[in-house]
Amino acid sequence: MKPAETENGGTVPARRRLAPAERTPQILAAALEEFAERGYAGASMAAAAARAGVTKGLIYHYFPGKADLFKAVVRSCVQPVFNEAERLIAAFEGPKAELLRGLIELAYDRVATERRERILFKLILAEADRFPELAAFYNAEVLSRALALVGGVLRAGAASGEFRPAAAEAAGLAPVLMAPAIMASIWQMMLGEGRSPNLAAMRKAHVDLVLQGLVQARAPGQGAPAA
Amino acid sequence: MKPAETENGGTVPARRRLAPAERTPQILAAALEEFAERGYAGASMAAAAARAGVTKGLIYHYFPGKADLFKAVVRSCVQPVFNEAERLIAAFEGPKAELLRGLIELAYDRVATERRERILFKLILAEADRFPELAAFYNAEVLSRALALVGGVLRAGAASGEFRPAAAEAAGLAPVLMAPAIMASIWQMMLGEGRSPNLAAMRKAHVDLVLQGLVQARAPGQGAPAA
Amino acid sequence: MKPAETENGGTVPARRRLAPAERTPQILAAALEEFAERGYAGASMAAAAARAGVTKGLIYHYFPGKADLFKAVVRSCVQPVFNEAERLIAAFEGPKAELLRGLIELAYDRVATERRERILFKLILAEADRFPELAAFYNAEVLSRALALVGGVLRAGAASGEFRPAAAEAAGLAPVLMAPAIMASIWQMMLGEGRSPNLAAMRKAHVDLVLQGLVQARAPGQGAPAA
Amino acid sequence: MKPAETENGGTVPARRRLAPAERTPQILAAALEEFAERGYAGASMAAAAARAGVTKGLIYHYFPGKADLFKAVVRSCVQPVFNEAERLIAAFEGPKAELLRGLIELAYDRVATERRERILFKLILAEADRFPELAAFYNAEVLSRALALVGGVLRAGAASGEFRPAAAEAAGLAPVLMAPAIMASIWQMMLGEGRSPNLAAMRKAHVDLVLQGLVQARAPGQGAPAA
DNA sequence: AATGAATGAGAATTCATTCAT
DNA sequence: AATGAATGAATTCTCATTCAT
Repeated sequence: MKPAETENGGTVPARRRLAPAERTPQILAAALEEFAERGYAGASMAAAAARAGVTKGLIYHYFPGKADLFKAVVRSCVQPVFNEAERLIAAFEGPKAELLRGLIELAYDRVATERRERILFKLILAEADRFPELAAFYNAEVLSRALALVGGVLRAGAASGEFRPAAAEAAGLAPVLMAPAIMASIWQMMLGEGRSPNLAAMRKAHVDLVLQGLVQARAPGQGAPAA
Repeated sequence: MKPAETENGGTVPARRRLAPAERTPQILAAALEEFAERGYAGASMAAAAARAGVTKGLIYHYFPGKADLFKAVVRSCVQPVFNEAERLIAAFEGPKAELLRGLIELAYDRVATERRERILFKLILAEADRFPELAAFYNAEVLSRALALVGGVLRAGAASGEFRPAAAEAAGLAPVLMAPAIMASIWQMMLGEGRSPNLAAMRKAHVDLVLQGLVQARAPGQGAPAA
Repeated sequence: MKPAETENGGTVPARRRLAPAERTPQILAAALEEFAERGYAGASMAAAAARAGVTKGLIYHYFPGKADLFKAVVRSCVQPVFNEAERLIAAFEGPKAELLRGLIELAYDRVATERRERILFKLILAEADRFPELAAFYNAEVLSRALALVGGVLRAGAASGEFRPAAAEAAGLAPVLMAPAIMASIWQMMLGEGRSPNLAAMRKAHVDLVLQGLVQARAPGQGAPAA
Repeated sequence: MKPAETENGGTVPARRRLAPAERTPQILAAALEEFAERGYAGASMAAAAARAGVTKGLIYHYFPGKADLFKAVVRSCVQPVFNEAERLIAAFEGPKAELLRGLIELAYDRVATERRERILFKLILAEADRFPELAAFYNAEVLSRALALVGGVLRAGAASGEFRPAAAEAAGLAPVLMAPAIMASIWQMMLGEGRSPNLAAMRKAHVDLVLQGLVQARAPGQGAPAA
């Protein structure tokens, strides 16, 4: 029953001793799956342990309790994602409109592919009441950073004359620009890929609207470039 | 043994026997509060009963189980909300741009005031996996109707030459237009009024962006009206 | 498996619905046994439930938790015992020396017969740190009352000239008089009947010592009455 | 991986390798604290280890298990105490009444100062059921020796004519004489210093009672010596 | 219609103990 | 000698659900 031979003759991996540096991400990944599927209250420590291929006891060896595990999961998931995004943006050079379009398209692409992030966002939203620290964390580490980035692009574009001057003033513009991509993600989660508003169509319309609405009409006919 | 005559001769108010037509909404309202505060898995039937001032047993007298109660709560809550919005829109006459602006502003106003709807949305989102019917229901009763309305306005505006022709074609435009108002609502839930992106600023920037991006530039100087 | 027929053809009592007035003492009695045998920390709610022939859940229906159950057990056990003792003493008439002897002998007799009280005392002692309220309760409801009674007898005896005047003054005399009987009880618990100091011998020596030490030597040769 | 060289070149003190002769008392002392505070069942090996500044694993290196650790603790604590007491008594010379008074006062003094012994006694009492060997140990190593000592003094006093002849016969007298001091200790534990019967008063009354009750009335008026 | 006694299947968490390192 | 990763069983407590009253 322990390292026991299974029917296929294979050997069960047999709970090996592992360095914490290996075990920790293993547990975090398993816990993410569990939380994502069942929500915080619905998730069970036993199930998370089983997913990780360890026992409940070991989870408590690594994390003081369910709440801490949850926070650790969120942190471990959000941070690298965002760091990456920030790096990409910092490296960009070229016209601001192009950058803005690039950002929007990047957001939609992530939504289309990264199931993890969608789920995480849902979790944070759903549990924000019970974990105010989580909401604060999201605000500081995700939303504020994103708004700052977009806001910076807007101001830069306004300063260079590319965007209408209003772009720089409107404090509310950055969240308005980001919102459709996030909503696209949420609808995908709620309704599934088939039933939610079409991702590609939204992306195209979004880029189109934004560039039309922001870019200074220097000369007539300067349309928005196709996506 | 409990109700009836106490020693002092007074009558204990005691949970009155009530007609189902009175009891049901009482229970549903209490259950909404409970689900909203704790989520589906976190909610307890006993707590919902206590909020309603009845006992667990009675809830099972009215609803077969927790899942059914949840569905009933959601259904009972969504319907009236949308009917109202639809009526307002149908009655509108005037330029399409004005109508569109009115719709956007209406959405933001609802967000600012209607706690119920925010909660509902969060619940459906969080539990969509476990209650696919609920998501479908939301899609049919809320999202699709909203998209159809906005889409209609867009097509009408394009047909009348008020909006750029692209407005009519882009299937993705309607959701893009609605998204910021919904996200504003979500942020409010997650972060609280103080920390989330400013509602009024978003509304103004949103209207501004949309009108700038959509309205056909017939003559120079036709800017977006202030909110 | 529910009201199921056992092999002997008998019917398992099948958990009947009982009035709280019947169930409560049932549970308290079972819990007393469990706590007595295992101590507070060692006792298990499941075991207590099993002893009572009910499920864990029901215990939580009646008591909020382990600590509350424990307190309820102690309270339910100590109160009636002491009331009884107090009544007996109040009714006594005759020479104080006789009363004192009677009290001492009563104490030893209780020790010999009342397993409950021994256990209770041990429990309170062992858990006094964790349940200060329990210690306070013991102090108020048991020790103080007992000391007051004995002290009253001593003062009365001193006033009537039966006892040496010192008897009335010494605040410490009452506890000294009571202590041997209590210790006899404790030793019985710890060591079992066979190995602990002989109860009858202690009783005799105790009475002898006390009467010799207290009674005013009116005339030479007035020895202590035999036990 | 942990001890050795840190970046600053300093050496982390790190749990030194210690000779068993040094480690053992360290662990025993820590375990005593833990058992004293939490009782046997409530005590945790991990906590005991932490108190000793070592890890669980090491405790199992020194003791086979929790029960053995407990016994070792008790033994290590009781033995020296008692040896000391025995030595003191053996060295005494003078009138038996004086010796008896000295013993009684010694007992009360210990009670006032030695927290350890009180706790130990409580532990043995509380766990006697689960560790019959412990009770046997207490009986052999503590109670019997104490009774023998006191009994010896009583017989010697009776033989010399100092005490009433009954003192030598009564097998129950020795425990009766010891009991109040022990109870004083117990009450102190249960109720705290402030609320329990006054120690000094008990001591005085105890000595007074015993000497009055035991010492042969050679001539009328021979009162008890003051404490 | 309404109560609340009773159940049973988990839930999180703790902990003595083992053992690879 | 010493650590701490890992286990597994037990423990307290919760809760949806049933049903006698």
